[in-house]
Amino acid sequence: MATDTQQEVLAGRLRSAQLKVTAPRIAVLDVLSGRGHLDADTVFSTVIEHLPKTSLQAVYGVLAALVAAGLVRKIEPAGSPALYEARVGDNHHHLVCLNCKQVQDVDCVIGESPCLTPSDMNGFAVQVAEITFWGVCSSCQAAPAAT
Amino acid sequence: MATDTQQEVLAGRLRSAQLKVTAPRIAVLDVLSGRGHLDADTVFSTVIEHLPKTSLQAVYGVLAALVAAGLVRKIEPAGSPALYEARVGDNHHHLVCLNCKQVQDVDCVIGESPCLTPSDMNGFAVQVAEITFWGVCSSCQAAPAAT
DNA sequence: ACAGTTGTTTTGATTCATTCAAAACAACTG
DNA sequence: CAGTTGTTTTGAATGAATCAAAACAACTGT
Repeated sequence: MATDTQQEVLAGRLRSAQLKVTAPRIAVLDVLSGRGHLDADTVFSTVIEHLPKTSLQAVYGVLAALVAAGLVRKIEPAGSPALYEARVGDNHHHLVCLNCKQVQDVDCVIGESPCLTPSDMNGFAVQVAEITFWGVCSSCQAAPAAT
Repeated sequence: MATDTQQEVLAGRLRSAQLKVTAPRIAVLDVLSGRGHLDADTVFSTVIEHLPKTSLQAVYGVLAALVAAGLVRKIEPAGSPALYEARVGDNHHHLVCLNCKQVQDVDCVIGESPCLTPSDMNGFAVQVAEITFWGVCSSCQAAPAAT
């Protein structure tokens, strides 16, 4: 939960993005600023703890607005629901655990814009290179097997 | 549609993978060997042209078996249903059109195993690096806008 | 060639994440 | 403070994929 000051910071971010400042938007931004990579449902359950009247559809709407405004990034790892994160603007990549689906951030790997120049791109105007590393996280290496 | 000789080749591939040779499996392998990146539903509609009794669930089952056997690769670009391709074993990457969702293959970009070493991987045992390039394909650059 | 076993396919229903649409409502403008 | 625009609620619907049980077919050894 954010203090009033923190909420005003978040409100400011919304205003700079030309978005109306509403309680659900502050709440969603707040939740995402804290933790790492959350799906819509997790965001929803966290939001309703403090804002019980919020609907799941509102959360979807807010997330879509925040993503469109560039305040939130949406990633969709194969086999998981879409995940949202507040870290934006640095085009970092992701490490996904094949076992527990946990997601970790990784910074850009090779130089600044790695792998941004495929050898033959057939006239494609490439805009983003998205890199997902699949592996087994340290907890899952330690534990026998997961659910 | 494959000739009898081609079907025998596909059957051999199934046998080498310890999979029973069945008509739906041959048909699915055949469809995927021809075209590029197809979703389950497209595979299904193509298969039933020659094998009308095949069910969609059978196609899902066959695709899962082929993927598990390593004969087919499954990719799940954000915003599209899962796509399947017969090109396996070379860990190539994909170029996805933001507009028409068309997918093209791209060969590995930097050396043989590009981007396989994130700077800080926090104990993660990385197994695959999956790279997806997002951009606009040449047809969509030419045309005004798509559906 | 044939019966048995194992694994596949069919049939039918269900789940999950997400989206759509209309009405009620709230934030910002002047 | 009233008006306009955009947001949220409410309720329903969609698409992709999965589950489960029964019917069936492919390979094994004889």
